[in-house]
Parts: sequence; structure tokens; C-alpha cells
Amino acid sequence: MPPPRRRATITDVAAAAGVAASTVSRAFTRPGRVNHATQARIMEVAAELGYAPNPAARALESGRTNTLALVVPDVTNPYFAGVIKGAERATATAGLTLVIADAQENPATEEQIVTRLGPAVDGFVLTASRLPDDALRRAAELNAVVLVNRAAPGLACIVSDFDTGARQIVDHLASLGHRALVYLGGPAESWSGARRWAGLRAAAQQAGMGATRFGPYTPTFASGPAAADAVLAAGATAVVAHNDILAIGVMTRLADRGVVVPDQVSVVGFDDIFGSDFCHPPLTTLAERTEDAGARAVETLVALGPAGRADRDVAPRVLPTQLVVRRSSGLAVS
Amino acid sequence: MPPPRRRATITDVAAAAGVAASTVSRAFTRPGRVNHATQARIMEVAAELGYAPNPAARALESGRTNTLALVVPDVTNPYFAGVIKGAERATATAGLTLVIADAQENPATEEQIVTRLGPAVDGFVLTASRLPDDALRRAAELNAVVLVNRAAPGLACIVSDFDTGARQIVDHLASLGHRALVYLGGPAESWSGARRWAGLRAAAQQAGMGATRFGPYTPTFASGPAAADAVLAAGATAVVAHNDILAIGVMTRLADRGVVVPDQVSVVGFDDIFGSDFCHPPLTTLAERTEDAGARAVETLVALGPAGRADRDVAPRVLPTQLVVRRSSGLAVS
DNA sequence: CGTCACGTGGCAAGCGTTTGCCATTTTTGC
DNA sequence: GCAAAAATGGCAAACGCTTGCCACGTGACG
Repeated sequence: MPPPRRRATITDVAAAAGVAASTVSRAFTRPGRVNHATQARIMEVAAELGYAPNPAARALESGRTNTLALVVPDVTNPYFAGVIKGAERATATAGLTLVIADAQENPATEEQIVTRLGPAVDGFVLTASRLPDDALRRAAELNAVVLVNRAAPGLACIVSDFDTGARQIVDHLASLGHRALVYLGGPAESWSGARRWAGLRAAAQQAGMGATRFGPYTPTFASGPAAADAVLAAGATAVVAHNDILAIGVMTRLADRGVVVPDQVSVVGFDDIFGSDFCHPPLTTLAERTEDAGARAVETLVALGPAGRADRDVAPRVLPTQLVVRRSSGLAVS
Repeated sequence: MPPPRRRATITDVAAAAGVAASTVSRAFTRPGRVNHATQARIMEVAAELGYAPNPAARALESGRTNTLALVVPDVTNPYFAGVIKGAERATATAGLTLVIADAQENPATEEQIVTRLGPAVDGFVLTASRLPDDALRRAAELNAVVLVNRAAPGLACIVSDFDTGARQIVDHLASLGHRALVYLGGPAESWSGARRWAGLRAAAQQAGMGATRFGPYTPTFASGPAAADAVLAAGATAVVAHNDILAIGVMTRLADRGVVVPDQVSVVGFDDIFGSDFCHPPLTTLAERTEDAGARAVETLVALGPAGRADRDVAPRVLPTQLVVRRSSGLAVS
């Protein structure tokens, strides 16, 4: 095994090519600025030496790191997979590097991430942030920040159209003859959870349907039994869960208790995650354009620039949602 | 909106606390080295100014970035969620930062990631790397590298025990009366795919069972129909898929064609991903300790040090697997 | 009371790059 | 051919931090 090779620096390349370091630097950053022949020679030598510019040194001088951070509450949650994918794609297109950080559903962890990573990145995409408004404002003073599925005064954000989405769900259930619905709420700090419930309640009222909120439940498979039992105890015929994972957990418990979905209870979720098409029965759910959301967020961040000058419109960009009707929703029991 | 505030530097803190910059630096990096009272004052001032050390500057001096990179072929693939989670946890424990990069199942992209990110990180965890051995060796000359579910001469790696796992699968199927199995192969470059097939074939031979490989298939839901149709055409009673996603895709197609799993065909997957417990029917699959793998990989990387001195044993660390029997496997049709 | 060790803090160099400024050479326009 | 302008490349400072080295002051020891 060869000794750990020292990485070639710009000076090494300069020496080998017989030019000054500054010329090498320009060859990489301002291609037009140096003579064509010199440029070619430098590039050749650089390739030969395996030279790659040191990002740390670059960042130090310019203050720009060409790195964006995406913070999600839980990387293993398939809901965020789409956001990650979209952000990843948009970042690559912009020629930047993306760092993904896991806040572990914990505001303190999230704040720590923002503090520690702050100087190392040009901006943050905070997805479903659990941080209070003033913490977000503070973060936005030091870094460009774009929110996804969370709104805060003065900050750019990308949100799904939960109002229309909720109306679609309610209309769907109403058209199946349901007269009331139960909403299984997610975490209390969840902004999107609040929006979902607000949308459902408003739409239900407009449609003359009853709407009750249960919970909060942690939106995991494991919360399914508690939620399902509560639904059965209440005698509900239609239940809308905070998200698909919870919905699937509920359906699993209902099956265990011999309750047939959708014949006896209709179940609707939010997110259309991986798995909602092959669970049993396949889940009716409100699909969000998560990949778009991630991509849009990064694009907005790039447009904002590292200073985070939000002089432009900070009006929320609203992404459409779409109700995917599968087999978990059916006619109300008469 | 306030003007974009300049980030406080170590000099600002030093000035505000009435000490030299070096003292502030030491207060952060060598707590015992400065007077207790001075230390306290510095910390207080630092907190007040919202100071956080600039990682780029730190990295420049020390050559260490305190950042590790985890490269996965596809972040949205739930199989890698466990690896990510485990790596994330171990990295946090070690007080480091983790960067996750998506190679998009593309060797060229993977190589580019390693090149571009190389100077910015202290080491790489390459998961299911598609890179050829010599590219891996080159990468390992410049950075510490640990492989997950991939082996290469001279490099540290964490692998699942596919030999034992394959034997468990074969024994299970044999005990259900199956006399032969069909393996639905994954991508040709997949190292773990090769190991899976090798293990299955060896175990089948030992058990006196037939074993045939079909494919390769891209391991996605969408490949299910093609694979399922091939299985039916061959009249197989037991099928083992390269991974759970493919297995679920196959089961979906089988259901569409009116074939009952497991009564007519038994299906077994690899990975035990999110969803394999609630698909229909729940999938029998070989569970790997993916979270452990991620954590172990990071720990190994940390132990290696930034120089990547693999003087120590580079023997593969083998992680046990476990067969999770659910309802997709049953008695062979007689 | 002198010597020594130790605790504590400052100075300054250096990490690899970028960039403003200047000097030199080449090109252009007349 | 000459002056002016453009092209090209070098010098050196700066980015924020770490760290080897040194200086100073204090307490311990003989």
C-alpha cells in the first residue's frame, strides 16, 4: 500500500506548469482570462497531478462554499425522499453540492444543525421545520433560508396547496355518502398538520359534514393501533390520517380487529408515499409534488444568493396537490 | 428586514472579550489550556455575538474537515434509509458532520462525487459502490474509504452475510417442499447481487435444489411485470428476487394475473425494507442490519483516521442476516 | 530568597485559494 | 511606425483559524 499521498495544491500545479499560482487559479475560475495555450497546459498538468481545488480554501477567501444544506425532520421518512431527490437534482444542475442533515424530529437538534452548518453552507432548505418563527428569523439573518411546507413572516417558502387538497378529500368522502370525518392529527408543532386540519375543517363545514380531530399522534406505523382503536370507539365511518404512514398503521390495526376497509371504514392519507400503492388495501391519499418542492426550494435559494437578499417577492409558492383515489375509500355504511 | 449581518469571527470575539484571537481559539479547542475565568468570559461573549467557528478556515489549517461523506446509489431507495440513519447516528456521536450524496446509480456520477467532495471531507463511506476496483483504490489513496456491501482488495468493508442468508432462504424453501427456485437478478454491476446469487446457487446445490437465474432486471417496482411473466412462463413455484422492491412488483403483477401468492408461487425478497411488512401478502425476506452497517462503517472510518491508514486489519466485517418469514412463502404446489 | 516548573496568554507564521493592482507584451487603429 | 488599448501574467494581501514558540507571572521547593 502506497504512503498516503499528499494532495496536489495549486502551487504544485503552478510549479509544474511554470506559471504563477494566480494564473492557475484564473485558469479554473475565469477561463477567458488566460491565454488559450497556457490554459491548456495548466489543465493538462492539473489532470496529471490529480489536482482538485480545495473547497475549504476557496470558501475561506470568497465566503461562498457552493454548498447548500437540506434539513429534514427524518431522513428515513419516505415522504422526504421526494424532496431530497428534487433538491439533489436542482443542486447538481446549479453546479453546487448538497448536504443533507437529519433533525431527528427535534427542534434543538435542528437549531444546532443550523448553527454548526451555517458557516459551512451558502443557504438552507428547511423542510417541515419545527423551529419557532423567531429562531427561523435569526437563522435567516445569517444565511439564505427557504422553507418547505412551513411558512414564516418574511421568509421564502414552498408549500403544498392543502386548502384545495383538503377540499378534494372532503368532496370525495361526501360524494361517497359520508356525513362526518375523523382527522387523526400529527405532532402539535407540525405546521403542515395544522394546515391540513384547518383545510379539512373549513371544507367539511362548507360541505355540511362533521369533522373531529383526534390525537396528536406521532406519525408512525406504531401509532396506528391507538388511533385505530379510537376511531372504532367513536364509530366513525371515514378517517383522514395526518399522513400515509399513520394511515397504513391504522389500516393494519383495523384488519387485525376484523374491520374491513373500505366497507366499514374509509381511510384517507396524506403524501402518497412509497408503499401507499401496494399496502392493503391500496390507500386513497393526497399526493403532493414533493420532488418539485425540493427542486423549487433549491432554485429559490440559488436565486436569493448567498446573502439571502429576499428583496423580491417572498410570497409563498403554492404547489398543487392531487387526490389519488385507490381502494381504501368507499361508500359510507348506511 | 435588517441588512444581512456579517458573521462574527474569532477576532470579533477576541476584541469583545479583551483577549487575543489565539486564546479564543484555544478556549474552543483545548478547554484545559486557558484559565477557567477567561474561558467562561470568552464563551459568554461568543454566545452573545452568535459566534460559531468557520469550518472552512478550520479545515484549511488542520487539513481535517470533521466531515464524512456517505455515498449511496439512490437516496430514495428505502434500503439505504437504514444505512443513512445508522451513519447519521454514529457521525453525530463522534461529533462530526455527515454529508449524503446521491450517485444516481451512475458510476460516472459516483466518481465525480468522490473527486469533488474529496478535499472537503475526511473520508468516504461508499455504499454498494458501482465503481471498479481500481477507481476505488485510487480514491483510497487520497481519502479514507470504507465500503458497505462491496468488497475490494485492501479496502475496509462492511458486508452482510449473504452466504448464510442465502442458505436460510434455500432451507426455508426446501422445508416447504420446493424443489427448485428462480432467482430474479439485479443489475450486472451489483456486487451484492453477485454474492446473493452465488450464495443461493451454492446453497441450492447443497440442498439438492435446482436454481436458475433470470434477468438482469433493474430492481424497481416497474420491473415487476416482466419478471413475473417470466416466472409464470417458466412454471416456477418459488422465486427469490434481487430485492424487496422487485419482489413486491412481482407480487403485484402476479395478483393482476390471478396467481395467488403463496398458494401457487412463493416469493422471497432481500432487504426487509419499509413496506415489506404491509404489502400484500406481507413479504418473506432476508433482513440485513442496515442501520448497523452504516454505523459500523462510520466507526471504522473514524478509527482509520483521515489519513486512511489501513495498517490494521482490512478483513471484511461481516454482519449477520436474518430471515423474516411472512406470508408470501408457503408450501410448494404438489 | 533564588531557582524551577508550571500555568497562562500573546505573537506570528502558515494553511490553499482568490483577486486587486500593476508590469509587461501583444494587438489594434491610424 | 507610433500611440493607445487590450491581453496576459505576476505579486502580494487577505480570508478565519490553529499552533509552535516565547514571555510573563505565580507558587513550590530547597
